[in-house]
Amino acid sequence: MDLTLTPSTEDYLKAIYEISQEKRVVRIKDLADKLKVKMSSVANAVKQLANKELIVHEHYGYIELTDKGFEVGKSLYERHLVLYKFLTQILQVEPGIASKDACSIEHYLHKETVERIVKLLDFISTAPNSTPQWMIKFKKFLETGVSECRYAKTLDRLEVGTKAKIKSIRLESTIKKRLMDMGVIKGETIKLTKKAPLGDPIEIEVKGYKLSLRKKDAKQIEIEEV
Amino acid sequence: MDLTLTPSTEDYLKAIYEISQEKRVVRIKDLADKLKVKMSSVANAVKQLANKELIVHEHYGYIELTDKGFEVGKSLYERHLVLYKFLTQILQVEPGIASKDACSIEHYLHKETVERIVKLLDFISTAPNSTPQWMIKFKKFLETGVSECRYAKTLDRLEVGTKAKIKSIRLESTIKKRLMDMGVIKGETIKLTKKAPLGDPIEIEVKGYKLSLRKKDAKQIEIEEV
DNA sequence: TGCAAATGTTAGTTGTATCTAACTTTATTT
DNA sequence: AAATAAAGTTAGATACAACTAACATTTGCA
Repeated sequence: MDLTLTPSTEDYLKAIYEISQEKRVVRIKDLADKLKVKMSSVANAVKQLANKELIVHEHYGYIELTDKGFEVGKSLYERHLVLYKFLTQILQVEPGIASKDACSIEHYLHKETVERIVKLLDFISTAPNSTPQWMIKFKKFLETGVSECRYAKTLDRLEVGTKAKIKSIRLESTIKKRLMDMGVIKGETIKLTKKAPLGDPIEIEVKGYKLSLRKKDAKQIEIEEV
Repeated sequence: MDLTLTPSTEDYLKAIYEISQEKRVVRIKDLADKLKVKMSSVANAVKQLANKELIVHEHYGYIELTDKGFEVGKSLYERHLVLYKFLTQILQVEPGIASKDACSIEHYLHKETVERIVKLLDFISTAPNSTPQWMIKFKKFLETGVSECRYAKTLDRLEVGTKAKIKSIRLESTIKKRLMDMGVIKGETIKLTKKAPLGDPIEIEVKGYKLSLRKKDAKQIEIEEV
């Protein structure tokens, strides 16, 4: 019996588990409302889950979890909770967004990754003082610390004699090909060797070669100082 | 012009950006290899991106990013990097898994969530001592701290006179309905008031009512001490 | 230069998950 | 008890993103 579930069927099973914990019975309509889909879509999914023997569903009747279904549904629900807690408690994401994000990503994360998150949550809750110092600092940092969206520095603004690493190149293909043949590639380290009076052209050194560039082209090369 | 991209087309655009930074030209074959799909699938996606004017592609020719395409592609790539760094540097996930997980979840996270992650990374890199104390502790915790997968405690093992919160219920529907009508629902607080000699039956109090339960049924009710 | 290999295109198929619309069964109301 | 409303089912349509297979073009080598 193949118990593999698609993201969509996982959603249905998780929802069945949740409703079964809140209401006396689970109906197609409840699922349609909860998942914001039409009843016919639910009917389809329910058939699949029944084929996998995770639920039992009789015509025009209620939906019930089998033992296996209960177990799987519960673990799906718990995985969701872990992600939700992580997003809200650690990353300080708003509940509404956290809930949506948890829903979308829960299907895709490896078991190992979720394990790490569980451990991080554990680590924080078992810290000597309930909220660890760093988290308090992080919260403050969130309020004040503008995550500097620094200007991307471009090659034309590099100073003569200094080195930098290439971060990205945005040039018309003929020029780009020529440069790439000389070794001007993402990650490569280059040195600005000379600048003409008005900064045009400039001369750079890469892999021992020296080559000359127009300022307008140099402007299209993003760098990162080293 | 609708610039909305599906997860799949986002992948293609990101890959085009990446290849354009590594190779002199971008071809259908390169994309097929990188994304592990057939060339015909790439052809399809390329047509869509061209329709949105994010790339230019001439018959049997190379693929080139437009200005807009470069910008979007680059930001997709950077988002991926942020997630990858987060997974490896903070959660200590293995590179291989981190890379796959980043690929899968990057399409689904809200801008705000990614922003938080950027800030957390920033916060850590700007900490006075390069690796903050708590991260060192967390790494140790990962090695030793067994994230106790404690036995789920069930109602039958609660002590007389103590209270607990209901965490989950797994019972045949007729009994479950009866209990739920009395207020035995997930999240509700209950008190164990009496236990017969061999622990069967037990009596609990919920919302003022007292009710009696078989041990075998109580065993199916998971609780959480309060 | 010419032919084979590599690369690219197109048309049509499959699988998944949604939908609409018509219909059936069950529940509720008068 | 009949009429109406609510819930559930089924068949067929649509959209997406992959696929296969047959065909077209370009490249590279003998």
